[in-house]
Amino acid sequence: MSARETAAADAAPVGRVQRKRDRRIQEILATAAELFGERGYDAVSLEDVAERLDVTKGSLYYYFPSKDQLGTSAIETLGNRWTERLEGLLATLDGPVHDRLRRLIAEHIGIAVRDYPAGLRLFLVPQDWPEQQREVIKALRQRHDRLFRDLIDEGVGSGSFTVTSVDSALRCMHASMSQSAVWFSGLRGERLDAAITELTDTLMMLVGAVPGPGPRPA
Amino acid sequence: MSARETAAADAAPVGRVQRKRDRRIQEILATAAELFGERGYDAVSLEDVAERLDVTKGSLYYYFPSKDQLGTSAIETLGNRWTERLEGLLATLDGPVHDRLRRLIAEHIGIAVRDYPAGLRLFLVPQDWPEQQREVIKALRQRHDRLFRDLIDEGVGSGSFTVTSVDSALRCMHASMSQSAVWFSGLRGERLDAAITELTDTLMMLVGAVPGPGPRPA
Amino acid sequence: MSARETAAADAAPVGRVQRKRDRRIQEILATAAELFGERGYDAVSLEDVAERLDVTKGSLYYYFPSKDQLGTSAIETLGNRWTERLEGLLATLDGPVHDRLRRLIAEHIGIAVRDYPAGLRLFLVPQDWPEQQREVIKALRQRHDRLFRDLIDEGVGSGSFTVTSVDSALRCMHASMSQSAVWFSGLRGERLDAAITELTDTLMMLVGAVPGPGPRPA
Amino acid sequence: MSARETAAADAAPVGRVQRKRDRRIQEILATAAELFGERGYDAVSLEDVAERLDVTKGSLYYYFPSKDQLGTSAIETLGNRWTERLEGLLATLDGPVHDRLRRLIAEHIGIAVRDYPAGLRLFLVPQDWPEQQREVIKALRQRHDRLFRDLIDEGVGSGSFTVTSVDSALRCMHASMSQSAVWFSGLRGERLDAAITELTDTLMMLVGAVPGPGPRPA
DNA sequence: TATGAATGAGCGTTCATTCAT
DNA sequence: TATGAATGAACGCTCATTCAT
Repeated sequence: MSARETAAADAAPVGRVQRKRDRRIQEILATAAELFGERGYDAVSLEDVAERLDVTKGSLYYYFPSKDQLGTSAIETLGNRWTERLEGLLATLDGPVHDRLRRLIAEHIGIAVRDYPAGLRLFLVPQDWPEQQREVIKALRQRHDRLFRDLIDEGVGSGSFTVTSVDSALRCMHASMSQSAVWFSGLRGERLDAAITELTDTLMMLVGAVPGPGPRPA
Repeated sequence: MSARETAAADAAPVGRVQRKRDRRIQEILATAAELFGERGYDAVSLEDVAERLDVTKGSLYYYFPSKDQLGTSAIETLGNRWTERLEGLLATLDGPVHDRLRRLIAEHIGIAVRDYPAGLRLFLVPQDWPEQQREVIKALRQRHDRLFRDLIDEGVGSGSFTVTSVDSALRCMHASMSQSAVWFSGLRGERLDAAITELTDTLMMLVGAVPGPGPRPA
Repeated sequence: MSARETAAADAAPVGRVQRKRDRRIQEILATAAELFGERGYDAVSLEDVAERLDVTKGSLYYYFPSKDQLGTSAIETLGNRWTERLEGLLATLDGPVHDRLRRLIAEHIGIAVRDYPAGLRLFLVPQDWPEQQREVIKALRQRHDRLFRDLIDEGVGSGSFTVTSVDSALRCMHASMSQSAVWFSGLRGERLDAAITELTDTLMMLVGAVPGPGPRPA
Repeated sequence: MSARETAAADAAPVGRVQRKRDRRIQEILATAAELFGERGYDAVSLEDVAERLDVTKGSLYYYFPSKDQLGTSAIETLGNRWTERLEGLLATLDGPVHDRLRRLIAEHIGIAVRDYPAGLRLFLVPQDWPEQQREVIKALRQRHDRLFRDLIDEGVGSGSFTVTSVDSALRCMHASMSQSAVWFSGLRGERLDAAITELTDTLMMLVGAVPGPGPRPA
């Protein structure tokens, strides 16, 4: 290895090998999250995960020390990607807080239904998960929660929103959004878009944005 | 079995025997529902159920042909009792539809948190259940759903409620109520009452009952 | 169950069922001890034990909660029986301490070679065993050790024996006796008897009982 | 491979390469012997060996065709070194056979405890090893055995020693010496020296060297 | 009716071994 | 030479299910 390569390695120690390994890990994680989402943690065996990846069970242990760890990592990865997308969206938005919240909700549901139909139940029933995972999930949820909470706080502060309690509203919002993929799992195209809009409008009511007879903000 | 015994069986005794059997079944069902609710279907073994009943595993098979059947029956029983309580309540109510819906929601949450803290997850993740059970659960939900739907329809019809869509509002309501036992599992007494009231008020917003500055109906 | 039977049960709570279970447990224990002795704890799988018993692996778990527990129990049972036999022998002996020690050693070797060819290595390499078992084995050894130690102490006190140190002598004695089954595993009948006598005589030298030119005590 | 390379290989380079390979093999052997000694053959994985050598598992297969072979070679190397040290010692000794045997025993124990605390169990339980290995170990033991046997034969011939049987005495001696590292594993410094002396004296009794009241030879 | 016993399939995990690079 | 990856058989263990009594 030349001095230059060494320097490069020190700066970014991910060599070709490491990158390949990382890619493989992401593959496994994606597959695992998919399956856990479909059937729940307990109901998925490592055999199942391995089979969908077309490798043998034992191979998974080359990348993860246990099923629990695989589960934790899967949910963590998925949760982070999800939150990052929402954060990215928010960064591009301005305008009335009402509009921004609508976009955030709609985007969240869209991701849930379109991109991570699996992911929902990962968040939904934390009792299913071993202790250690619960912590990870909790942290994930908090980060995720903050995006919505900040907007609602802002809206309430500016008088745009009316709520019984911010916590209550947030909880109901999340409970509903978490179920959305189940509700809409059969829909595609315009039907799905309409369903998402409808659900979004309904959820906006939780912050007092009653759909008036006049034109609603798009 | 002699003719006499048969006759006896046909007359009273069978009734007695049958009643005893039914009672036993109900005991088992209650215990099973309890355990499934506490830990989830997969995490409960028949050994667990048998132990809490102080019988042996094998005995359960005298009453139920499989774990799945036991699970289905447990959820069915629990769901029916639950719905019956709500139906009973509704029968005693009159007054504005707004008030009646509030009472129904509050009662539902109360049952969920206080009486069947278990029951929630039985409803929540139907994918966990084998095909056959899913049907039972679906029917159960529909009957349950109707109570709420009828009230909302009435309110919308009379102009008391405003909704984006009845279906949407119902779904969000149920999603939230289903989670309530998880949210409030740590609360007792007045704290719990307050939490239930708050959640109820929040859910009423889904039908356009924005909490005004004036006194809200109790 | 009649009152009488109940009373009997209270006094000696081992019913027919319990006795049968105990007998089965003893069978399993004997087989397990045999196998562990033959190949060592690690090298024996539960499948092996089950196969020799002509049952399936899972059945063993009806009687023992883990392989470790099975191992511990096996060694404990075997060790106790062994020690009891030696204690029984000692109780019938009198005469010079020299003669009693000879008999004890010879009997110990005889049991090792003839009755528990397996048992030796159970005592020999305690590192093979999980922590918990080590304690059990240690206690077992101490009880066993005492039989020999008391005799040697007596002999040293009365001037019959000469030792560098009682501990040293005991250790060497046990190390040698533990190996005897390996050494003599191929021998039968008179050849075996002769071998045992020879080894016994050699071990007696550890307490200063040098074989003289004259007749040795039988 | 070109003729030139072949030639080169035949001449010096191969020597260098071969020597390097041999050195590597010795490293591996030493590490393996260490680990096998610490935890026992079964409890050590090739992963463990590789890790301590800071190479990958697969690399070991470049030097050894199987774990069994590695085990056999490890024990062989260790046994040879051990015997050579004893042979070396014997070559420097003269004087009474009694003194020479004492030195040999003490040295053997010293090596066992101080230098190869590992080695003991390698010799102790030959049943653990596959057939092929047993042969190697047997040969090793015989060479090793001879050192002691020759001395005892000499002593018996000259009347210095009295034994029931040379074989018996040898066996007991080895059984005890094999266990010494277990017995003394916690000791250091003077305490250890004293323990070795004591054990040596005790073992000398197996050849009739009863510790007298007078000064014993150091 | 109920029990104690047994079964057999499956699970998470380990590990010696193989192999393309 | 050495590595990273993968394999497959085995292991300890769990559990729904069966069955003789």
